[in-house]
Amino acid sequence: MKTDLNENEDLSTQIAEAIRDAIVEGSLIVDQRLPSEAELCEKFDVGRSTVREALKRLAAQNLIRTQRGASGGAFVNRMSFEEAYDQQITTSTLLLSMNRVDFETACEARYALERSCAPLSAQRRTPDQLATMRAEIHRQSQPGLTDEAFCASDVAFHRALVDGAGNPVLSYQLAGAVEAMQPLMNMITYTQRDRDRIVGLHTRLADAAEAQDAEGIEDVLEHLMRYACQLVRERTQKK
Amino acid sequence: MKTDLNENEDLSTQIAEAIRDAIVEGSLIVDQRLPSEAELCEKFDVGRSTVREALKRLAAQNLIRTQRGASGGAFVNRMSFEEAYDQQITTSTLLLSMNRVDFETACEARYALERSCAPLSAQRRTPDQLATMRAEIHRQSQPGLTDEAFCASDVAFHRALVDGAGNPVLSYQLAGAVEAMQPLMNMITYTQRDRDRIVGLHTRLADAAEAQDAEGIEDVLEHLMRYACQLVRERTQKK
DNA sequence: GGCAAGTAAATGTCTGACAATTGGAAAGTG
DNA sequence: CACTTTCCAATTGTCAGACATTTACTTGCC
Repeated sequence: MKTDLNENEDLSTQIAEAIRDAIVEGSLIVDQRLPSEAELCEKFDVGRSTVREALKRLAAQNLIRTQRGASGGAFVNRMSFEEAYDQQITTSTLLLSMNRVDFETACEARYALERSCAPLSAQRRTPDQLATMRAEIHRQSQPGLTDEAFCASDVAFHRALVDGAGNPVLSYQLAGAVEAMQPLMNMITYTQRDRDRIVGLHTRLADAAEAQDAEGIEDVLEHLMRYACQLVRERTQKK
Repeated sequence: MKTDLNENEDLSTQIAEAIRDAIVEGSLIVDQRLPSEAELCEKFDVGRSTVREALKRLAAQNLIRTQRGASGGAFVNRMSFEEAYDQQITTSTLLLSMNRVDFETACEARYALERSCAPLSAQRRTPDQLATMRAEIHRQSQPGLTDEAFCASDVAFHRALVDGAGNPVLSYQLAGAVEAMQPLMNMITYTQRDRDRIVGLHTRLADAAEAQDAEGIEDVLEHLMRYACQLVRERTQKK
């Protein structure tokens, strides 16, 4: 680990980078204990608060975790899919909302990405995942559902489709993308007619998945994307 | 912004979460100045070091940036594609390397994702992007190239293909996925024969993109994935 | 052997101090 | 008035020391 700091960046930034590099590069391995704060102070020749700020930076990125007490300290954290997933959602959500990404661009990206799981999902989807899809369709058809609940069910439905690919890496990437677009989708107000149409498309999706028809899945996904874009275009023109 | 802290988590964690929620939820908008550290101390009724650790956590996630001096302070940061991209690469890379994700799973996910840009790239790729692809192919054919340089060129090539879709959101997601798998790909030692084969497939990819042949792109991508998996299978069996 | 108290190590938090940076106000100058 | 220089105040960056809290381990007693 590099211990010489000279640039004009913050000390805590430089220290955090040095430790992060050591983790990424592999010289600090999972569950290994970092030197104690006092030792790091000596090693980098800085005060304790500076070291602590560096460690908090790393903790915020899920790179380390800390334990108090004797034989406590900072440990290299095994990045879990759950943690990575949460991080990606926060990042992607802010990226979209802060950069005025227009709905069509986001929608296009989302469905392009989701489409990538079609062949695998058609091949591998389990009865369990099919059941989840059917259950969400049923929920979406219930009258009196709030728009928010409808969108949440929509996400759950698509997530089941994505998980059908049976590839955790793909699920992680896609679920992040789908979830991040949720705030954008939430802006839409769905009429009963819109919902009926969407439920119909979802049913066709589930049917295609059940029949292991990859092309059918891709086909319906494209319809869904076009319909969502059309809805937004209509609504924004009215205003 | 919530200012009451009672749970048994770290104070700095709770404060960071409160501020993060305010940003995500939109009650703190881009470029808005947060209260000064002293004001935050009063608001949350904690010491300055605690507030600073919370702010460092947020800075590590690119949620805020800080400026020194009069009229300085912490400001809500506009998440840039560049920052989000770097973050995703670090996260995904560690996720893969720390969880013993086997090569085939990662490879399958990567090519499934990349495939999603095929129709758009076929339609929209610019002459510029085609030129980049050809240039990288040329570089890959040069003798005496290190494995590392070969892989780097491989990434640049695929990135040009992805950017061809002309959708920044898609580029962000896909480029992150492609780059994160790079360390796994780097473990392979490529023989001259391997390289010739890959260069051949890349040439077919560029040809298909030039001819705006989406199915051709998807077809070659699948070949590439199978070839990479086969290579890894061979190499690991030998050992 | 088992339980209780004590101890040491480590992180979490607070306080006060000073350094460094920066924008703007005040003062001086032509 | 316009311009420059000087000074000041606000703010973050860093340090040192103290105490609180948590936790594993040791020690001593029964």
